[in-house]
Amino acid sequence: MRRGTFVTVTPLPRSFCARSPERLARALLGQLLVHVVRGRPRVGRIVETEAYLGPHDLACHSAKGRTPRTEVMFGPPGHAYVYLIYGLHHCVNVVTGDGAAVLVRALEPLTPLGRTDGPGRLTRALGIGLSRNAHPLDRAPLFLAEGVTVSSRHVERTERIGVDYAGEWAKAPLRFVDRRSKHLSR
DNA sequence: GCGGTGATAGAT
DNA sequence: TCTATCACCGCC
Repeated sequence: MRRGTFVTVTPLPRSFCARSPERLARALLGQLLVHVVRGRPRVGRIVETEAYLGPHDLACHSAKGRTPRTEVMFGPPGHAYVYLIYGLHHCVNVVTGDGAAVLVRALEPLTPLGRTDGPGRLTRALGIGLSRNAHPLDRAPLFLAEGVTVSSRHVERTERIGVDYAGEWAKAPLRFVDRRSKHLSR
């Protein structure tokens, strides 16, 4: 929002995340992800997400059981689930509860960032690491903020990326993209 | 296409 | 302790 000469960001309340993972994945398109590093906000507009539905969804980490790693997904909505994948890249998710979460897969940079088209690239660009796991996403240094809702005519649903091991669940249309964006993964 | 990299979970 | 697995990326 523009107010005078300042551009302000309004953190979204955690209650924004208290809905089904599918609905949250859709609702997060157009919202902002902000990470404050050394007093400087790094901001991107969310353009690609994936819903992971819970223990019954074989592509979801919580399908392997409730463990120290997946514990945060069983906690209250609106917290970050961050993990290291392939020993190299971090991925950031928004918890909805009951073992479910939404993976943020791509951003459109609103401050100078490197490439943000891909879950590993965006965490690198924003500086998000394991230390942010379980962080509540309604306050600094890592939070969601109000952006502009994406019209349904610009939203496309596809299969999730990189979950071929999940059998029939690999085919579920749980990836959401803003198809106007030039910052989508792949 | 293929290799790098390390936390995790479950087996031994 | 060991080993298989992995929501990926960058270079060939």
